[in-house]
Amino acid sequence: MDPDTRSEFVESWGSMGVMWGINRSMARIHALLLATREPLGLEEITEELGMSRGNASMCLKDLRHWGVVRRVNLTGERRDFYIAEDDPWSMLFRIATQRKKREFDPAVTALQKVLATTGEEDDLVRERLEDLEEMLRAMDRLLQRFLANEGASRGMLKFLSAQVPYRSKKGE
Amino acid sequence: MDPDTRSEFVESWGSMGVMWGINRSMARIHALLLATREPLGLEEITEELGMSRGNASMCLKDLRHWGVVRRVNLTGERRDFYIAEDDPWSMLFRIATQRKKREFDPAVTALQKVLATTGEEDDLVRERLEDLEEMLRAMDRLLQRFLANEGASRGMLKFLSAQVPYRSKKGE
DNA sequence: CCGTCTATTCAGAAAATTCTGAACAACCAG
DNA sequence: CTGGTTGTTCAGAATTTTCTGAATAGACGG
Repeated sequence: MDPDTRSEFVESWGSMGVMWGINRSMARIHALLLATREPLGLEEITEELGMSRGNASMCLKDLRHWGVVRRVNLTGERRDFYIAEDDPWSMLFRIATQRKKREFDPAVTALQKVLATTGEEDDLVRERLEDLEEMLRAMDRLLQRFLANEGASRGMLKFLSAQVPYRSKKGE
Repeated sequence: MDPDTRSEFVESWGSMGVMWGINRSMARIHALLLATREPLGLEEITEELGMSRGNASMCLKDLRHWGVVRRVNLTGERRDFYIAEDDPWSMLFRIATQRKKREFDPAVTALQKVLATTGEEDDLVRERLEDLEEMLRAMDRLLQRFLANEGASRGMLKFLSAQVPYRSKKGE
């Protein structure tokens, strides 16, 4: 892959990272590893992306924690090297699972707690909050099912995507 | 609803807002409107939440743009008043639709562009990127279907949530 | 033990995001 | 037109997030 194309990919993946709740530096490192066959050391990464050793080190720690990057030892090399996990599906599941636990579940719990301590005096407001809770509960169940069985979910997604030829993304 | 409970809800909804890509002030205003039967004016909102008129005005503008808050005119009142849309499902669809368009679609396009300009020289990397693109395309189709027919999707979510009694959120 | 090489940490710097409040605009009544 | 009321905007302040680089720690060979 030529350097310009690679760096274009690195930057666009960096922007998308935000959508996954991953910051720009982390996503750029991830992209670089995805686009590189050989394991890379800290040195190569900082040089290629123009970031500090400290930042790269912390990002790699987080990326490993998310389970999307792996540290490998090269024989004859004292340094650590890193490669991207190459199954994007498993990456998606890991990230979705962790974000659900960290962000979604606590919010549902908070809403349920509020409902538990809310009286019956205001029907309109109570109904609104109950509808909200019902929706979050539905999403929760969907996520649970989806995340509980990676193989099945993967198949379902592939099936859906295969059904109709891919068209431009105007379907809103 | 008593003031403490309400403010607890306002704050927890504020935290959750981040997950939807909505900032804290916006989510707090939204929560306050959700938890209030009567339409509120700018004045009441700024006073209750302790924020500036300017910020509240901008947040309300954005909330209306997201389609989750509506401006109403009260007879005999010169000021503008605001109420929350009370269908959370439609709120979910509006937000999901807009975020897909704003964040997801451009990233997919960028990846496709990179693939289009990438040669065949590196099989491993090319295959990684193709897998990634396949996954994003699958998600794209799923989102298109889900967002294309609000009624059907709503029914599906409700069905899933009704199937099994709700248990604690430990299913990871 | 020392010197070298590398990874990690974290206080403070830099950057990005969010918020404020004063200025302005729009409207209305008198 | 004037004075009063309310909504909006936006430059800069405040806050939050991210990044840097120097300090530190660990590991290894000699």
